[in-house]
Amino acid sequence: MKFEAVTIKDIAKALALSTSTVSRALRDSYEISEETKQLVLKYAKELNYRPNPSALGLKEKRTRSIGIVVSEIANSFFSQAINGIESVAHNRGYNVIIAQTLENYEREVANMQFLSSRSVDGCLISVSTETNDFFHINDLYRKGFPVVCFDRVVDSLETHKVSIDNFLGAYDATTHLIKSGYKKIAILSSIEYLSITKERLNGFKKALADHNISFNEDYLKYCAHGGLVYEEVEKAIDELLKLKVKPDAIFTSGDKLTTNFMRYCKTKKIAIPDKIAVIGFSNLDITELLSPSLSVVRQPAYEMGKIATELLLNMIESKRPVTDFDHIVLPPEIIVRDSSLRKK
Amino acid sequence: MKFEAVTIKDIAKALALSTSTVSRALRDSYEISEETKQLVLKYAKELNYRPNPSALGLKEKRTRSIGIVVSEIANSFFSQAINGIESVAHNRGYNVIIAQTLENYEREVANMQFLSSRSVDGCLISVSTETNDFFHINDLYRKGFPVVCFDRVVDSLETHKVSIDNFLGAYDATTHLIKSGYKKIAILSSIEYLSITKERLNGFKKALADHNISFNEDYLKYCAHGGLVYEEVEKAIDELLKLKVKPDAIFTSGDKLTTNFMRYCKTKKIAIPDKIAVIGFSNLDITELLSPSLSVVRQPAYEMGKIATELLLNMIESKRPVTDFDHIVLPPEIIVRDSSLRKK
DNA sequence: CTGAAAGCGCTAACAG
DNA sequence: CTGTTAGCGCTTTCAG
Repeated sequence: MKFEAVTIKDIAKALALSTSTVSRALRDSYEISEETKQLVLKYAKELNYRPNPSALGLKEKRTRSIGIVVSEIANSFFSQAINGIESVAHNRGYNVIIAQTLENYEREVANMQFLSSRSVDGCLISVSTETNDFFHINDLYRKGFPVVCFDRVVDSLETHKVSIDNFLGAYDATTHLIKSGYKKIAILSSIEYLSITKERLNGFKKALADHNISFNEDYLKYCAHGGLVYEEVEKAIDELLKLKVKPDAIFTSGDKLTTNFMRYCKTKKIAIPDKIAVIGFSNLDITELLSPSLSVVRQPAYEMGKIATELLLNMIESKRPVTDFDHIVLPPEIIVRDSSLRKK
Repeated sequence: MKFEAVTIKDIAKALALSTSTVSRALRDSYEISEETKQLVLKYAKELNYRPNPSALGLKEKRTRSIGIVVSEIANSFFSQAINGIESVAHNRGYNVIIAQTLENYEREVANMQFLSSRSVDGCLISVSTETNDFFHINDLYRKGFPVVCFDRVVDSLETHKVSIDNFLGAYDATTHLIKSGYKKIAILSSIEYLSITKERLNGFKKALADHNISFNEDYLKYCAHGGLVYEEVEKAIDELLKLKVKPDAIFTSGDKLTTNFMRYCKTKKIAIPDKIAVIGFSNLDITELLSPSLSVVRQPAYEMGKIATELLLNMIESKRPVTDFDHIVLPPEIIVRDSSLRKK
């Protein structure tokens, strides 16, 4: 099928003007008479003229679009963040292209390659769990391709970053469990080398230490795919519950880890919080409707998306190379519900 | 910031060839010697050359990207559908641009305008609840812009459509409630003129009729924003529960209607299914974890996305105008859980 | 105030 | 087998 849209040429021909005059009239240039301007503007509006983005992109060496690389949009945290990103981007005249990695390293590299090769003017990224080599990002970035990290931040990258205080979120969540009377607290983590995994683990450990509870290595479980795959969560919890001294509470340090933990308990009929209490990271907006209602650490996802986009667009539109980088750290929110009730 | 990517010209200069030779070598043209081809290919790979999409788009009058217009990606049905769409699109070398309407008519029109003005080669759309004038779609479509409808299908549009059997889904869900012993069954609907609203309402009515239950107009409530706004659901249920003869069960005919109904009952401490039983449309993958576990009508979202994309790409790539249109209707899946348990 | 012409990166006649 | 050239739609000097 072919779809012929209106071009400047069409307008020029119809109005017996040159294309350059039309172009100038459309961008309200001072060199064009008011009369001609009105004529062109009116006609363009009638035909519903829109400049061809490909032509503009070719000419201006920019596409006025930005890319987002996330693990999966079906994750509530990311879909909320994307809403924030879109709101800012559209306000500033940018289009948004979303790419998913599904936690797969090769897909992430391919997506970045594709996006950077002039499809977009810059990129927001939350790296996949599989990613522990950041060459594909660093390399592009060094060559001048603007990148802003959010959520899962890459330490080795010198650019703007937006994240939450993962240490604090984990610290507060763990402290809450301790204050509710739990002492044998396990932690279910995403993959080991991810920055947020480490930060959350450190917050967890610090909370234990501050309350004179020693950290038990057996109570720490990693999931390579960040809980995206149910089986990895199942295996981890199975192991925890086979221990001689079983944990009486757990802190799940990621969205999918949390929901899959809930699924596990439902399937195996494990009572929460009687058998095991839980608080975990989650941005689902129906956690209060779960059985039992779920205590969560919630991230300001929409806000993060907005801020990250502001930073990215500023970088893209900056005349000179940016050398001063922000690392914005937002506070998480702890919402206590039934799943981490005071121990009887 | 500027990001200079490799062009054909760079390769040509470095290898002392003409740009056309390089171009041909890259596309493996038969007119180029094996030797030159290898040389070019090797060098291009080294520099990680990628053709400039803007230039290609300008030249070929196609962008190799497609648009998706949905109400919101944070809706599990849509994020699953988008996954299906992306899987097919990427396989066939297309990029995907997502636009959200947030159930707003103006945003839908603006999005379609933007996408059609040469940003994308075609578009998948599930119309917003506010949309009851389809001129913006019909007009573009008549001008040769390929559009495929999915989920919320536009009857007046002569093109490919992919939906589920909404009548059947509602019929089966309602029948299930009846067979569980409920007789005073209400229905919570999205906005009135939406095709899926009508189909689901018809299925609902037919199920009642087939079991000799008369349809009670008081038991039918519409929500203008499809349940996106909690307050509209709250108002509707408030009214239902103020009736002299209160319903003992309800069929919620949309994703957000279902979850917001659950939220209502949780907030007002209304026991499900004792006080009121419920089955509703939902594609959330944690409905089994809700309290009580939720009976749902589930749509094959991923599948729908895939099929719709196949149809769209076929249309885009078709040499001659497409005149024969498919309306693919997929079966919904009914999953019975505790929220619609047999009445005691 | 307006027009002609060049060029962004790429492909495809058309020439050699 | 390879190079030259024109043109996709647009902006922007440079000339009038």
